Amino acid sequence: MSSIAPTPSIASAPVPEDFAIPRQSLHGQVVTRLRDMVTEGHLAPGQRINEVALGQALGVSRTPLREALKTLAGEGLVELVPTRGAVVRSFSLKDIADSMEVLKALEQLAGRRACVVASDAGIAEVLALHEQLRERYAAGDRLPYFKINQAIHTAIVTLADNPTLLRMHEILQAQMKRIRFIGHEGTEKWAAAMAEHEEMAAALARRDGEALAEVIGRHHDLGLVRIREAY
Amino acid sequence: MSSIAPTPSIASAPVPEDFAIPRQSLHGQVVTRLRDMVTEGHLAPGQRINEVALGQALGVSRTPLREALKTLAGEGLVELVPTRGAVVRSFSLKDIADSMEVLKALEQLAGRRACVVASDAGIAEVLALHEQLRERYAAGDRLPYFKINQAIHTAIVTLADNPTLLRMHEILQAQMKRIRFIGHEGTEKWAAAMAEHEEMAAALARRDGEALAEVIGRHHDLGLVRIREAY
DNA sequence: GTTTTGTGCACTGTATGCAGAATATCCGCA
DNA sequence: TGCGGATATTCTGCATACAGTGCACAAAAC
Repeated sequence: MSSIAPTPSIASAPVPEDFAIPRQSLHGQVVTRLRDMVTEGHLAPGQRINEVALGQALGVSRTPLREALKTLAGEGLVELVPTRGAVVRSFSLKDIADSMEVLKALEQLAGRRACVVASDAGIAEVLALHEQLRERYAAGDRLPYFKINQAIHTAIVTLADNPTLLRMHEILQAQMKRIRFIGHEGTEKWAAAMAEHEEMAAALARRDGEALAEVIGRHHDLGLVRIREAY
Repeated sequence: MSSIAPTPSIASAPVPEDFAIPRQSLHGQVVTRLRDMVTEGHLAPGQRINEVALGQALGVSRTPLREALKTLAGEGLVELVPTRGAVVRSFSLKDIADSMEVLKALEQLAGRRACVVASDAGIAEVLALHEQLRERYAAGDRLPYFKINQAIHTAIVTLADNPTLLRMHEILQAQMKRIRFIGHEGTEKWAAAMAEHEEMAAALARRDGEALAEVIGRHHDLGLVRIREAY
């Protein structure tokens, strides 16, 4: 939502890079760390979170940890049970389907908007990412493919130049990330997914919003099917 | 997301009403209270929040207050500036347009889904609300109209039976509520808005998802125009 | 043997204390 | 009178302390 403080360059000459030393609050660091721990499965769904223990593990007192848990609860990664603390959220199949449906709608909106408002340079960046994706696919590197895949989807949403949309997309993608980590292995549907990405890249390149939205929709529908199988 | 604990009736005879005394955590109470204070304008946009002062005003120590602020930041109602605390978020016209665009997409999705999955009883409830809306409109009661209006939109999203969708809608609606509180007064467009609600009710009654989505889209577009004028 | 009641422990929720950063104040000086 | 810098104050961020709740285990009663 809010970018880093604008840092009005003291010297008149514009600063080439952002040299601000990243003084992120402890709270913020804990949030990102915990989010990773959840999405990467280091915290099992349904597991109760012991604040003292986890705090010690992170080398942090309970206060910033608790604040971080409130943030994660807002993102739907943990649930807050009164007088019983935080529990890692476990997603039912319906939860997943529901989130996917929203994710799909948001990305379709993003795709349409991106085709209208994106700069040529911005589109070029996404196409460059797509090129990397193709290479990873050819090489059969699943994990890098997975990461670039996510990056492309995020990049498209970023092109839409709508911070609210981006934020909601981030939240949902974080929820789904945990699931896809399970569901993305060994399936012949990989080829189909890659083909859809080709279509997406082509549609974006010619700024065909409707076509892009259509492919994105199909892509997510397939993704859901794949998850259903893995469940 | 999670409902109240089911309270398995201790006595074998089913308890007629829910007698559970509402022991919401202080944190939760502060969240709702603060949210109201923001949306009702008791906290001005851009205003820095003094934790001790606000804590005293609410009769609460800093700890639960700070936790509540983290939650509200996640909902985009306040912004957290490192080492400077929380400031009430101020929305630019673009922010509003962006959020409205997402809100529109979400409600259109909800409308389509509602026409498929909603029960007849659920639809009847929305139509009953619509009846109240019509009465308030006829009587010229703007504030009640405004509240029922919001309730109807929420109800339609609820019909879609998608908690994720509902949650995101809630967040965006809370953001917009603050704005509409300003923008909803004295305009001849009221009649047009009411007419659109008539269309919405009709489309929902006959479960015509596409028509419903179309009207909802128009409705929000008009809403944005109205806000633009008031700005 | 089963159910109930009591007690202890573990953990969350809230308040308070302390250190460091940011801002405001004041004084000297041009 | 205006400006710059040192100092004082205020406020956030984090840690810790305390109180209350829920749960588990055990003992007792039926």
